[in-house]
Amino acid sequence: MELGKAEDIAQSLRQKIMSEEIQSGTRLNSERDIAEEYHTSRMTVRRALEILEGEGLITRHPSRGSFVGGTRERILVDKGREISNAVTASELRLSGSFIKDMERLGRKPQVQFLEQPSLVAADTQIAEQLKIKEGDLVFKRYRLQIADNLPYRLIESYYPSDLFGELLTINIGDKPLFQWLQERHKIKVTHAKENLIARLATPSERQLLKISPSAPIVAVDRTVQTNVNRPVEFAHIIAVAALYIFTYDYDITEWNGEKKA
Amino acid sequence: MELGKAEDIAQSLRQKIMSEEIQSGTRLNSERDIAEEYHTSRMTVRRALEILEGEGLITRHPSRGSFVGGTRERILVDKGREISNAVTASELRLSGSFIKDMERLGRKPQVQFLEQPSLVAADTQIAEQLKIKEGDLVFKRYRLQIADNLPYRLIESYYPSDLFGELLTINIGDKPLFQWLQERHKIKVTHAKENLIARLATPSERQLLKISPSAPIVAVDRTVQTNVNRPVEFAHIIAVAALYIFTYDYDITEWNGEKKA
DNA sequence: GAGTGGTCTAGACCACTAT
DNA sequence: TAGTGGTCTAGACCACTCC
Repeated sequence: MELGKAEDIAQSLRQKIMSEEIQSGTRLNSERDIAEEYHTSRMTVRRALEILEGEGLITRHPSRGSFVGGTRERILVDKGREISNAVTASELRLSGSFIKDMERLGRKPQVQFLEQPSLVAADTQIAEQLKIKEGDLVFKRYRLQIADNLPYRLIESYYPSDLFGELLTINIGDKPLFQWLQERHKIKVTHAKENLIARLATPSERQLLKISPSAPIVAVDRTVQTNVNRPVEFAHIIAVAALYIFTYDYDITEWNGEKKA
Repeated sequence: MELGKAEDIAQSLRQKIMSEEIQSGTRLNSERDIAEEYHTSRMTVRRALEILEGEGLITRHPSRGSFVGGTRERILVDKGREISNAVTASELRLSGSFIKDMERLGRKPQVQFLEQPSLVAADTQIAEQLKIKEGDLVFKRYRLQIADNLPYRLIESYYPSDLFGELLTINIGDKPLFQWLQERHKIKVTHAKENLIARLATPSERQLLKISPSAPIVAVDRTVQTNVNRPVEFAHIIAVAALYIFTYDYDITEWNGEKKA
């Protein structure tokens, strides 16, 4: 018992899943049954299942059971250049296209506004990112994106009010936000910068995304730049890690990491 | 008790940590003491501490205790363009510069080869990524990168043997691998593609990286392309999520996600 | 109403660290 | 040797789903 009982059970189940002895979509035996099968207590089995869930091999649902396979495929989110032959949801960089992308993937998308979009005063971080003064008004959207009744991610986004304030009163439908920006203000988005970290979710994130305490999330801070050298969006995104693959394609212009300090 | 006792305790401790009532670096009371303090069982306290650990607010050490604050700062890993005013470890895209970058950050770097570098037969995935035939020989390196005695990441990397095979017998020191490639074979690396997912670690990963079962990792698959339209590296990287921030900067050339199917 | 996962309890033994 | 976190046990109650 090198690694502990929970680990042993996880390994045993992992092998059965990998070898497709237990097929994808199948329900596992109940925690109580597995405990009996392995002559151990239920808490230990739960530990094993938590491990497999964290690895993305199984999904667990209260009152229903544990099932082999992720709830669904991870979504590809690509950045920068084209990516050819993959099912691609290029939506992370394209405000407003979550719905379209999900429909293209055959899912039932849904967007839930957790707050009424409104004008709020910029705090220190938002002011710094949007290059405005603290306290300046910004247009805020706070929403939850869902597909097939499964929460995918939380997006808290801020936009300069002089450019976007009128969105309080007009409705652009599902037209991409930045397409509207160009048509309305002749400003083009040119590039984006993202900082990405992975961690476990906080309680409020867990609650909104309906994930278990041991499920990791990916937190992305994004700023979007324009051809007039002015940021037009700062967004804080919390994505359910198990549902995403992030794809990046970037140029290498130098191999020498040295920089002037 | 809306969210459960463990959540309540985590919230209580979280607040004390955030408000600096408990200062960074301080040891928390023992799990048994906290259990008594909150009139609960030790398992519930452990659940609370697991939550805080996953969020990166505390660190736990067997036989020693739980301490406020992450082990160290997250490292910035940037991609693509320059990023100006940040402490930047641009090393992920630069084979061979982990040591230099860590030294620049004032850390004590160390690289541990888990296997002797060798020529192995390419499996299906490697062959596909490097655009060679299955069974062709590839140069394999499998190593663990450590800083200040703390494992940072595992790298399993493969290179075409016709270009890199001679590295079995010669030693290029700490010269970046791709700089050597250009000098030796006049081949320049031009861009890289990365797929990134976050999940919990598998047992073997946990063991090598010395992290707890609930600690998330970031798995990156990377292929490096060259000016002769030929991939020269395929790497599978497992990074301890708590130690990294990934930074990407990319152009937006279109806002329309539509593509020909 | 039977069965499920989510949570909690009050113990226990272990390997390891610090003194 | 006393104290720590890591692991495990054998129960328990709850809210919920499915039949």
